[in-house]
Amino acid sequence: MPYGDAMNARVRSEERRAEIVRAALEVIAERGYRGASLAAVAERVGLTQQGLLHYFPTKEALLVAVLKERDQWDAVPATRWRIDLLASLVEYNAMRPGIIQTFSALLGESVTEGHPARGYFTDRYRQVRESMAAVLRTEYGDRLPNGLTPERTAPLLVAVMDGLQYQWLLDPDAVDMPGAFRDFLALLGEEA
Amino acid sequence: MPYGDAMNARVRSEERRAEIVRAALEVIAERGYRGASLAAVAERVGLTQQGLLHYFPTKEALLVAVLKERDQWDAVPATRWRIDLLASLVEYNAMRPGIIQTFSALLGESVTEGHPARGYFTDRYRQVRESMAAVLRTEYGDRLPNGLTPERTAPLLVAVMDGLQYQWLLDPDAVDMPGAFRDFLALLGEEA
DNA sequence: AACGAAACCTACCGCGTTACAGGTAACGGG
DNA sequence: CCCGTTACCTGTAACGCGGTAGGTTTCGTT
Repeated sequence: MPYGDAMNARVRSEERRAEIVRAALEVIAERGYRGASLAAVAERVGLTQQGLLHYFPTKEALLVAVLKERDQWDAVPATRWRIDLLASLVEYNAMRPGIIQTFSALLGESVTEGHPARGYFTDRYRQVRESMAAVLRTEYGDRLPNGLTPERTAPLLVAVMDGLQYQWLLDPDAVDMPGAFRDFLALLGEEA
Repeated sequence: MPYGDAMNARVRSEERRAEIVRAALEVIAERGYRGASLAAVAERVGLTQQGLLHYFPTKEALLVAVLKERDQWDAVPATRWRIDLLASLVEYNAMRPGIIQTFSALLGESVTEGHPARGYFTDRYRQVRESMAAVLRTEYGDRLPNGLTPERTAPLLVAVMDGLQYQWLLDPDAVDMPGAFRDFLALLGEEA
């Protein structure tokens, strides 16, 4: 079983799948998961709905692929984050409304009964809180204002990021997301 | 035009409408607005879908009624809020997951294109930010930590409330929503 | 050149959705 | 007692949805 050109087909298939996932991200941003139709995603990559089902046998399978992509996306810098990089991330996000909108819509839907992304988000947030607590500890040690521990502060940090995103998506001109986030970080920088 | 019993019919009708709105709140909490079918709402109040349309001519009209109810709901204490009442509100919310879930799901959906609740939330958040800024000013004056102004702090306050709600809805056991919110308030209480 | 698999497409099914049309029974006011 | 309004219901139109079945073309391998 030679590899040489057998890979070509595989690579092309993988590229097509990635293309589809990208389109799905867009459509979900515009309509949410429930509102996103396979046909709309398919059209965006020049396929019929049934053609799309050749790559992802069900709508849920496509969603799983979307979520997996997301994991991969920020798994890279997850190794060692620092507070200032976090601020940069928010700034970066402010230039990519699409991605934010996708996952804000998804997060909102996920609190709904029987939503296929619910488990994903539950796990993810638990993980993110832990990760943020670690970041806070390496940055500030246990010397956070008001006797707060990193573990108790982490949910706040995450909440601020998410909450600001919603306000910003609804009214970008009224909310300076990166600025507000820096304000919050400054609040944590204060010595008790 | 005598009022006496003419009111009876009107009252009964109004009660029915309120009943329907209540059912709609539930169904939206469970499935979101897009996922909520008129038939499901109707069934919950013992009507057919067409019977429901007698009270609300379109699905969107029903949503508008739901949002109006919400406005009325917290318009009462909006006259004069204080920080400690805010903490109590969060505590109260923690005992009513249903309502929170309804509006968290709705907020998530609303960032989506052409969602009928988008305008509502945009206006509302602008208003809430103003209101919160006023609360912060009466509580702390302009003496917030780190030279923050009430206007710059308000978005953070709102973001924390919303963000905590999502984390809490996804994993109630892992997140102490009222406690975390108090932590945040304590952060603001620190003198610069 | 032949073959087998991958990459699509057409056709179709069954269901759920909002909304419209029109009918009917109850009920309250004159 | 009549009559108009209110409060529903049945029937149905029109459409979009996810998913299945099965065929056909394309293409790399042998």
